[in-house]
Amino acid sequence: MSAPKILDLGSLKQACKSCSLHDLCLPLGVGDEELQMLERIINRRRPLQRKDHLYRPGDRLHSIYAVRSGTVKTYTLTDDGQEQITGFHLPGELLGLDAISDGVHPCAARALETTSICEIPFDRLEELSVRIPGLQHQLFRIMSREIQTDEQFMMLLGKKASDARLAAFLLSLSTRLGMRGFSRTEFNLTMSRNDIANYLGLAVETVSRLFTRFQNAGLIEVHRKLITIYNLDGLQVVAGAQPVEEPRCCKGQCEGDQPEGN
Amino acid sequence: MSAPKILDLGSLKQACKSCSLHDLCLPLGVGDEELQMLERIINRRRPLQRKDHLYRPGDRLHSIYAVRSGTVKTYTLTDDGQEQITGFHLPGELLGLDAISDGVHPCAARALETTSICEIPFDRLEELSVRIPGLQHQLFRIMSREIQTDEQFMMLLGKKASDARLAAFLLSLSTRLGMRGFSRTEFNLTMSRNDIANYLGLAVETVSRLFTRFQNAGLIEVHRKLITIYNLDGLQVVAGAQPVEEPRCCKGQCEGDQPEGN
DNA sequence: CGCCGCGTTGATGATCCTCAACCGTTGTGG
DNA sequence: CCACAACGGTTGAGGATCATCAACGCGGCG
Repeated sequence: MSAPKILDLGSLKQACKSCSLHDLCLPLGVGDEELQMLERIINRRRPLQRKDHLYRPGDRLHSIYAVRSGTVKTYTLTDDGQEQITGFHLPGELLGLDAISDGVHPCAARALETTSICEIPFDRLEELSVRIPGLQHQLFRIMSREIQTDEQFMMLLGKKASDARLAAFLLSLSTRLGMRGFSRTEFNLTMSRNDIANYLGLAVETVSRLFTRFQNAGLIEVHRKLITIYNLDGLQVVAGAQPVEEPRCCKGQCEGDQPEGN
Repeated sequence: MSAPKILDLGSLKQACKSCSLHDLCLPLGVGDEELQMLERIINRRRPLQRKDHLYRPGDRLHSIYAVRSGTVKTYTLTDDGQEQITGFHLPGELLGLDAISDGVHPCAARALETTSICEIPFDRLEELSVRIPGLQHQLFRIMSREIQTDEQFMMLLGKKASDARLAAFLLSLSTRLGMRGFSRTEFNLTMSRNDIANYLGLAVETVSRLFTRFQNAGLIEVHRKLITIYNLDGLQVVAGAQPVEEPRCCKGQCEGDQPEGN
């Protein structure tokens, strides 16, 4: 790679403590001096540009990664070469945990926008977590959390209708962004409609229609990539609903029955 | 519980080494004397009867569990009280890893048949894995594996049609049973059709129809709970197929167009 | 300026869910 | 021992949701 000296080393050594993902990344539950040990094994990488790969399926696991800023999507390729997105990763979230079992990345990871990343060599992380029980515990917790959210997502795909999926997706973004200080009600969709549809197991057209339906129902407003949420509770209702149950917010309301039309 | 002395303590102390799940459970990658340390913290529980709960959502995490024999299903309750099955756990597989992050079980676990279980107190397991790096590594691997299979399952629910889901489900059972010495081609479905449908995000009727379709196509034979797989490769093809693509094995073949009828 | 990618909208159709009836098995009580 | 009910599973008919195909609008970029 032999990157030109784009980053000055001073900023590279900036402490994890001051990192915006301070409370979501690993350090939680780790003491001060231990935090320093952790910092010493963490490398800052040159920022990824949009569409750059962080790793590809089949790459050997060297490190796990934490998103500092930007967005990364992870995806697998199906038997016939189609892409299936397995997750979008926002600042403060870890990537690559699924590679530990085989020592090889089963997914690809790709930046959706300019993205900066912390790299944590896994072998050194393992050594360290033997010496710092709090760190080990934290790693268990993080992996457990991922299993848990995956299970929730299985429920989404298995039981919920299209509108509930999209609503839940927006709420998930809202919550995760809100947790680290961004606005919960106004943010950019860094991924394409195609990516959203792929992730939620829907067709692009369906996602598009749902956005307009949500907008007509007054739940949100969409301007290209910019989402403004007007009614978080309303979205919750849509997200919670089971398929074909009680009438959903935007079933009777915006199915096209409104006299005032478009 | 003060269980009556149904089990003699001798058999309780039977070593993990001789356990049928020897290579799938924790011990892999752990030395002999370390295996003994592990055995000392593991408790054998009285067998669960069908429909007994191992834990319920909201229960505090005391232990994680390994299935020794039998089957356990884990499920969550949706907002409106419906059950969503998150997994079926066969001998040699671990349960409860999703509870580590919050210290509380987000799922319920329930026996589908008479089932014997090993109980591993989690706090002691954590202590031990600080002292036995190989154990820590193994735990990371097991959790990583679960994340990985969850991701695969997301793809199943998001991208695959009903027949591919069921085929993949049967293949998963076949592989997992085969890995520990059971027949890959003939086994009992310990779960009800309802459970299968729930798990795969389908209606019971659909599952039922698919079984007969698979059977008419000569892929399998079904007699109530007993499944016999005649054509593993054929199932692979069905499982790999994307929805609405090239004609699937049992689309033209058994859609009812066969002159010879049933 | 024109092309291209992305997103939106409309029409059509297939998959799969729902509702309903039926059948075989299991278990219970007379 | 049989009758009956309860349950799980199967099969059929109809319909809703959502995918597909197609066309169009819009913004960005060469």
